[in-house]
Amino acid sequence: MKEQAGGPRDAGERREQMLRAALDVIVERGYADTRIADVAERTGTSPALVIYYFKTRDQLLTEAIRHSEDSWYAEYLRRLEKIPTAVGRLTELIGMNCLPGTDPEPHSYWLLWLDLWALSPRSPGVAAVREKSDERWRETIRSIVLAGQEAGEFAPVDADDFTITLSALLDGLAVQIALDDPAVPPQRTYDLAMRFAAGQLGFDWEPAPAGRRTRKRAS
Amino acid sequence: MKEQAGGPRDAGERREQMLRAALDVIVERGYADTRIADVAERTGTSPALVIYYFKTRDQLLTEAIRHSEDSWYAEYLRRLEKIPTAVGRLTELIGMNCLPGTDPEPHSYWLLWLDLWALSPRSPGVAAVREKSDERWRETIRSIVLAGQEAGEFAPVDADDFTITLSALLDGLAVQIALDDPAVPPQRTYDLAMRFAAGQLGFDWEPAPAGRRTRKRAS
Amino acid sequence: MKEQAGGPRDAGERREQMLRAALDVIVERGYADTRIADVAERTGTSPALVIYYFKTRDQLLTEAIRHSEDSWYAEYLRRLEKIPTAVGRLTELIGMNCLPGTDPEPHSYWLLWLDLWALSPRSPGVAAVREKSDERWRETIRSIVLAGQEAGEFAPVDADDFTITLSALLDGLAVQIALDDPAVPPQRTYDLAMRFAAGQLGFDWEPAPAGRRTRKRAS
Amino acid sequence: MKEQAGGPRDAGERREQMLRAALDVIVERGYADTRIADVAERTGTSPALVIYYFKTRDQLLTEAIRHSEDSWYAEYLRRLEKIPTAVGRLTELIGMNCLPGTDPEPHSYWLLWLDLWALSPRSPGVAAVREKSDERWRETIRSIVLAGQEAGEFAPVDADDFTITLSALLDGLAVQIALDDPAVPPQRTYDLAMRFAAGQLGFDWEPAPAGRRTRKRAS
DNA sequence: TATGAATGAGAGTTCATTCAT
DNA sequence: GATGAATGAACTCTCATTCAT
Repeated sequence: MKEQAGGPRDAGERREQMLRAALDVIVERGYADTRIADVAERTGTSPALVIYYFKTRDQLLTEAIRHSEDSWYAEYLRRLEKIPTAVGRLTELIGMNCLPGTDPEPHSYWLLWLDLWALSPRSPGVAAVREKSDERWRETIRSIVLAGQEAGEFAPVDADDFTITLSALLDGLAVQIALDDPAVPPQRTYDLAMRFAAGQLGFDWEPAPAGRRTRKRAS
Repeated sequence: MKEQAGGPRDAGERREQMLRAALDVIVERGYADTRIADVAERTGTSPALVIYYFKTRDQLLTEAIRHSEDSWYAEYLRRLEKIPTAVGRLTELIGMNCLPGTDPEPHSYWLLWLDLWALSPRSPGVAAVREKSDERWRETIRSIVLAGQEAGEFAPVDADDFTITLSALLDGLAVQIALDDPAVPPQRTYDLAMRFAAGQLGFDWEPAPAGRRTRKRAS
Repeated sequence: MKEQAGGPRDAGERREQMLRAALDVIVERGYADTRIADVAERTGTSPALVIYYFKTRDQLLTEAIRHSEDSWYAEYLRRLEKIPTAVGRLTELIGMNCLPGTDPEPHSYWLLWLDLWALSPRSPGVAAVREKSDERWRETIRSIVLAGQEAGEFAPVDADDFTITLSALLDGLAVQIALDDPAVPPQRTYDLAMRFAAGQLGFDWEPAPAGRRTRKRAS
Repeated sequence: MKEQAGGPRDAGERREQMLRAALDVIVERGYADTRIADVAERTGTSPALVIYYFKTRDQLLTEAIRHSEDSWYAEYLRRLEKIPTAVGRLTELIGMNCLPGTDPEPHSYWLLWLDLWALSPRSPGVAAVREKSDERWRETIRSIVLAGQEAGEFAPVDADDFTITLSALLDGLAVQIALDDPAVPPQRTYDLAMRFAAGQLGFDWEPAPAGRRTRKRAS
């Protein structure tokens, strides 16, 4: 009847709450410097309880990363499915990766990925998440390309080559986004990725004039 | 008078030796798991001596990274300056980034970069190294492009756009190289980067037929 | 009305079940490493319930030990009372201590005693169990001796001295049994104890020829 | 020049000091309840230093036990070698095991052994110490017996049987000594062991009259 | 009776760093 | 310059026990 101040008494909620807290801390302090005590503090509980739910620090953090990836990808699909044209879907995809306006923001999202990459070589669990996610991404791009080609929106380039190239390009631009490189602001990454895609696939695209650039426009 | 077997008596040498050792450990175990004791062990000395030379762990590791970057870039320039054409230089640059045959190997080199990226947001020292190095890279590419355009080897595309796009693409492909992604082997990253460059700058390039691909051939 | 599959509904049974489980764990992992969670797991319940029944870990374990001692001694008496001669009873007593074929096996039983001894100096509860049990034992032996002397089966040695010596000897041999000392296998402990008893009390006894040694034979 | 208050600066001494401290704590609180912090406190240092010398708690404790056994056995030999007759040596051996007057006292010594026995089944390190020590003991007894038989001091009983029986008897009596069993005080254990030995080996021995019993007499 | 959730109080280790020599 | 000894400050994880339901 009454909701106690202490937080959720429900196991599922508690887990979620902890996963989210863990993710926030990872983004803020980096994986290596994320302590169980941080997560406990943010959820208003004790380190022992965190361990009670996740057994080890590694499991907690790996699961947090997996959880984040999965929910982001779900959000991703939700947006794409409303868009009828392949050009629109590809534009949205690039926009989500580069421009502010998604939750979590690309900046935070990619910050997490920097950790993911750095962790992968030594953590099989993390590596698995990355591999799966990477594959999922590429498949998403490839299917947009194939659909666009079928619909006559795109030129008949090699879909695999394009896919790998575009996703590598987005990864590379993501580094600049995550690190706030002043030489390559988000809008620029968006424009360059779009120019590349438009050039390769042969669809029309013009950068929005400065001062008018918003996310809405992009889609 | 007598040269002891144990190692360098010269302070500069000692530092170098430690920096190299630190770098090896970082590549093997990752920055976060690199301990002063590891470096001491590899140099056959004591942790106390390592601290004596570098004052703190962070300074040691940051300096190691800086040192690595600098010497790699120097090796880089050494190779480029022998090559007369812009096409040749760009090809060499891409080759060094993607294909085996350099010391250190791109695989190791990029593994270090993954750590660098992940560290940058929270370590000003590391961030500075990265920023400087990134800028240096872009300047290198841009100057090749401008020289090539002047010499008529390259089409008159926007040099800045091309530079940022190519370096992002190389960064993105580097992730696959560092993580040994089976879907994107080194040769493939090289081919895709070359195809992109050739396409944009309008020079001729054909992927070497399978079985004949070597680093020498590439240049 | 309906008997659930999960376990006993009766409080007494639950306690018994837990005591037995606790005992098994003590024998397997040793007293110090026996956790409430182990006992809970083996009884298919929760640690909280175990505490509910026994209040503290110490009480549970002490009671388990006492329970084991009591039921073993009961089994002991049950066997002895069927045996008419003092020689027979003493032989059975030594056999039960040394040779396989009782439940629990001497090996396990003595393993528990090693813990009991080690615990006694610091745990009054355990010490009490041990003291009582020790006394009970000696009384048992002494009464066999006295009966045997009265019946003319045994020589008129000092019953107290013999009792203490034999029970010490059995304890010492028990260490070898519990620890599986290859130099002193169970049959050997039995033979030595029997030889000692026969020698002191002056009754006839010959070790069974090798290959024919069984528990039944022994008595 | 000046000896600091903090304790030994010498590595070997520190180790010894810690081993002795560890042993004291084991005897006082039992192996299971001996914490690194206890040893650190008694040596006036920090837990970290204890780990610095012994790597793990288990290594510290196992080594402490081994160290104790070895030095006790050495003291043992030192005493025996001065005694010309086999009877004298056997008497001394039994005396050392049963009667006060040795350092450490039998009471403490056997307390340690209770832990050793209880630990053996689950700790290979401890088991090894016990096995070696047990063997050493038996060998000692056996050689006394053989020498005594050769010299005509002892009856020609089976040396192996006697050895195993006597050492088991001493172990069993040791339990009473360690646990301060009021029914079996040290002098009684001594008398019973001596009576057994004298009876089996056929040498003269009479218990000292009460009130005159001292260790000196015994030898 | 039964339990899942929660926690406090450690325990053992690790490790960068200091310091006397 | 070089090092072994020493430590403080964390950090992860364990576990008996409590409590609300």
